[in-house]
This record gives sequence, structure tokens and C-alpha cells, in this order.
Amino acid sequence: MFLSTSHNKIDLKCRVSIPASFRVNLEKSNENLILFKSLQFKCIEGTTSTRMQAYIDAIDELDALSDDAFLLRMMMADSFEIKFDINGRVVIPDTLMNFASLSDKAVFMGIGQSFYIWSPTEYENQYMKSQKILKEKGPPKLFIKKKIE
Amino acid sequence: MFLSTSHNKIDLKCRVSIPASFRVNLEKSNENLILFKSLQFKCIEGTTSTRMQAYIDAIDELDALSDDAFLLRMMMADSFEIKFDINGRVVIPDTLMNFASLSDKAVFMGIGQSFYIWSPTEYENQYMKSQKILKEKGPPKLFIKKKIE
DNA sequence: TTGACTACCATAAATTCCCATGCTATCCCA
DNA sequence: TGGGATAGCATGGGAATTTATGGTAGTCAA
Repeated sequence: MFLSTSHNKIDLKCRVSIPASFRVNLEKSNENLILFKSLQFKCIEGTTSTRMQAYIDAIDELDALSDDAFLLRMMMADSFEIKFDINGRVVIPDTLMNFASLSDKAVFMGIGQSFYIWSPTEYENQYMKSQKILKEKGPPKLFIKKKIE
Repeated sequence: MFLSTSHNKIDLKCRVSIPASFRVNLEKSNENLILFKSLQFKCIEGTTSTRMQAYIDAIDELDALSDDAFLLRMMMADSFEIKFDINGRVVIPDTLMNFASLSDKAVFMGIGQSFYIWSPTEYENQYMKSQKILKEKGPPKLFIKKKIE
């Protein structure tokens, strides 16, 4: 489970330390890390190879000519299997750096099954937005309901 | 698992480097590489010999006398088992070069169980198309469902 | 004997690997 | 309880390896 938020530096080689707790999480379950473009936000999403494999297997179940299959294949094209160096760092591929407007700082945000990597400004925006919605609409009822089921 | 996208050069002998990660993927599972005409797009599809067998089996499920089965068999007839040179390059057969309108550049696009080889312009078109669908229809249902589970 | 194809060598650029440093939080003992 | 030792984490830099790509020589067939 990926939880908590942390701010790490991206160096000139596009290297960044994955938060130790995330790493331990992957190592414990003997998983490789996959990074890909979020389909919803302007950020990178990180998850396990097992989870990605599940998506790949799911493509075969769909009508091969459908839009959903098409989009999922495109998503694979923008996904990367990432290796750690001995210190727990990874290199973020150029494509993803650009997509998420990353330069020298990254915000890691654990969201359970996966985690997000934001640029500081984009993270700030999303955070503000969530606070605003919370104030106007109150806590998310649907979410609570789903959890209890 | 074939993931990520990369742009490689095709030289005058129609040689092109298969992206290292794709090669490793094939070597790890001790598979040979098969290239064939995509059934859907104007591009080459690359996959393992095992996966190719799965395609062939899928054709057998169809009515053997149907037009679909006929067309699929004709397409399959243009598939090639490809050998690497010592540097990880392959020679793309003329038939496939023409079919995919390839000349001096190739875009390799991993889509999980297999990968596509596009001409740069054709790739661009497909990518644009995916962005458009994503904007209009939102992420694939499968993706959303999986996330909530 | 020419042309196509294959196998191998060479090189520059990119990427990976590993060592070193500094910081911070934790621990332990006086 | 304070302060130094320790361990783990984040980060910087450089050496070693890999990758992509250009080229050449050898081989086989027409």
C-alpha cells in the first residue's frame, strides 16, 4: 500500500529517489515498478508490474477494435518498466518528464494501490482544488459507501 | 511485457535496432521474434512465436469458410520469423516496409503482449486520435473499474 | 562477376552502475 | 536529559557498460 506524501529532488540526469516506504513496499512483494502517464491528470502514475499485467491481460478480453482497447494499448506505449539504482533512485523517462512538466522537483503522493508524481505547482493546484470541493460539497459519500461494502 | 515507445533509424539496408527492452523481453522468455502486417492498422506488428500461435488458433475459431477467416489467413501469410544481428538489429522485409510506408525512421510502440512499428507520420495520427478519444469519452471503463476495486 | 545478403568490427552517445558525501532521525549511555 | 555515535536516506559525481548506428569484409546465388 502506497501512502503519504514526500518532496524529492530531480537531478540533471532526471534521477530521483523513490521514497523509502514506497520502495520497501515494492521489494517486500518482489514487484517491479511501472511508471506511466495518468489518464486523468497531468502527472505520472506509479504502480506494480503485476497490476500492469492485469491491464494487459484485460485488453485481450475486450473487442480488439473498440476504443477502450485502443486507449489501453496507447497507455502501454506510454508506460515504462523502471529499475532502481543501488541507492533507490530511478531515472524518469523524457516523455514522462515532459508530460508532467517536471524539472527539478517531484512530489510523491501515495494513493493506496498506486502513487502519483506531480510537479510542485501542479500538486499545489490539485490540493487547492480538493480543499475547495471539500468545503463546498462536504466529504465524499460515495467513497465511504464503497469502502463499507 | 512490451512497454514504452522509441524512435529508431532505418538505414539503407532496411536495418533497424529493436529497442533493448524489447530484446531483453524476448531473450528472457527464449522466444523468437515474428513480424507481420497488422490486421487493424497500417503498421507492422511484432510479437513472440508463442503469441503468434494464439492468433492462429483464434482464426480457427471462426467459420473456416467465412470471408473473415480468408482475409486473416491472407494477412498471416505475410509474417516473418526475424533474426537479430550481433548488435540487436533486424532487417525489415520489403513487403512490410511497403505495407507500413516505412522509409528512414520507425516508431516502436509497446502495447503489452506485442508491439507496433509505425512510420512517424502514421504514428502521429494514431496518437492524436487516442488523445481525441480520451478527451471525448474519458478513460476506458475497465481502467476505472479496476481502480475502484 | 555482379548484386544481395549476412556476419562482424568500430564509434559516439546515452545509460547504468557504484562510490562518496551530507543530512536527519534514532539510539544509547553517561 | 543532553550530546555524541549510528544507521538509513537523499543526493552528487564519475567510471564503466550498453545502445544505436555507420561501415566493411566475406559468402552465396544468379
